[in-house]
Amino acid sequence: MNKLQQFKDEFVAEWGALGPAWGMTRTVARIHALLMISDDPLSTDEIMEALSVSRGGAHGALKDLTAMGIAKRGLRKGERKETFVGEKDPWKVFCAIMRERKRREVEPVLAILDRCLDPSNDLSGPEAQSFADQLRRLRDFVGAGDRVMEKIGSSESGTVLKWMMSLVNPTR
Amino acid sequence: MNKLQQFKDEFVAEWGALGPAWGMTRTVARIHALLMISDDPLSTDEIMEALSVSRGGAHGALKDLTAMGIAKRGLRKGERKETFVGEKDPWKVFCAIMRERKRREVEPVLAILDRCLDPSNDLSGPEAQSFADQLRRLRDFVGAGDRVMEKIGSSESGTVLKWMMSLVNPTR
DNA sequence: TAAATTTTTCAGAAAATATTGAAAAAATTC
DNA sequence: GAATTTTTTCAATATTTTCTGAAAAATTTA
Repeated sequence: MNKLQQFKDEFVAEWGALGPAWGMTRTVARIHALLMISDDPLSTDEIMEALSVSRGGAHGALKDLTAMGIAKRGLRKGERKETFVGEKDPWKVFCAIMRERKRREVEPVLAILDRCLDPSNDLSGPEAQSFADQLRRLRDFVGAGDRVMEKIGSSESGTVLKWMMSLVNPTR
Repeated sequence: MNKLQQFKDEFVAEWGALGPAWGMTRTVARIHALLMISDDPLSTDEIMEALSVSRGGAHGALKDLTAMGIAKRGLRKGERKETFVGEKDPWKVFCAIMRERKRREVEPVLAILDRCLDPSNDLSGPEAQSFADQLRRLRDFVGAGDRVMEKIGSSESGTVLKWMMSLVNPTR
C-alpha cells in the first residue's frame, strides 16, 4: 500500500468521522469524501470495495448524496453500471448542505413556533403573555435565519464568497 | 392541566426533538427550551420534576448549557440549592451555538486538512497532485468559514443582525 | 467535626441510529 | 420473453449514543 493511498484513506476516515456532526451518517460522509478525491466516476461496486460497505449501505448513501445535489450520476464510456461523480467545488457543496439543513433543521422550527403562536390559541394572563413574547422573539430570529439560508442556498458560489469575505474583511 | 401548560409542554417537546440536528441531545434541548420560557430561575430538582429526567441527566445537560453560555447559575433569595436561568436573547443563543459548532465541527476539519496537506508528506505524481489540489480547495473554503464563524461567535448581537439583514435585503 | 444536604460521577441499561445482506423488483441483453 | 445483470428494499443485527440511578465526593450547616 503506497503512501498516497494511506493519506487518501486517512482523509476518508476522518471526514467520515465528522459526518454525524454535519447531519450525515458516517457512510454518507465517507462516500462523499471518496468521491471528492476521485478523478473519475465510481460505480457502486467500486465504492463498496474501496470502503468495505454493504451494497444496501452504499446504495442508500448515494441516494442521499444525489438527492442533496452533492453527487451526480456519471458516465463511463461503454459501461452499463451506474457510476457517480462528486461535486468538487466546496462552495457548491456548502450551498447544497445549506439547503438540506434549512429544510431539515430550520423549517420545522418555524412550523412549531407558528403553531404555538397561532392567534386562535387565545391564551390570556401575564404568564401566557411572557410565553408568547419569548416565542415571538424566537420566531423573528429564526425567520431571519431562514431567509439568509434561502439566499445562500440558492446563490451562485461567487456571490456567497463575496458576502463571506465582506463579513471577515469589511474594510479591504 | 391548563391550556397554557399544554402549549409549553408541546414547545419543550418539539424543541427537544430538534436538538439532535443542532448538535445537542434531546435532554439538553428540552432543558434549554424550558429555561427559555421560564420567568424565574429553576433548580435541578424542579427541572427533573418538570421534564421527568434523571438527576444525572439534568446535571450533565445543565453542565453543557452553562459551558456553552446558554444558561447561567441564577439566584433565588434565601435558597441553598443551585438554580439556573436560560439566555433569552435568540441572537446570543445563536452566537453561543456558533462558537460551539465552530469548535466541535469546523476546527477538527481544519486540523485534518492541514495534516494531510503537510509539505513534509512530499507526495509526488499526477494523482497526488490532484488529491492535494482538492484538499487545498477544501482548506481555503473551510478556513474562510472558520473566520466567519469566529467573527459571528464573538460579535455583539446587534452587529450580526445588521450583517444578516444586509445579506437578505442588500438594497434597502 | 459530625450530620445533613447538594452536586458530581460513572457503570450499566435503554433508546436511537446506522448497517448488513439476502431477497424482490426493475432494467437490460440476447 | 427468458436469462442475466443491476438496483432497490427492508427485516434483522450491530453499533453508537444517551439516560438512569445509586454511590461517592463535595459542600454547607449545626
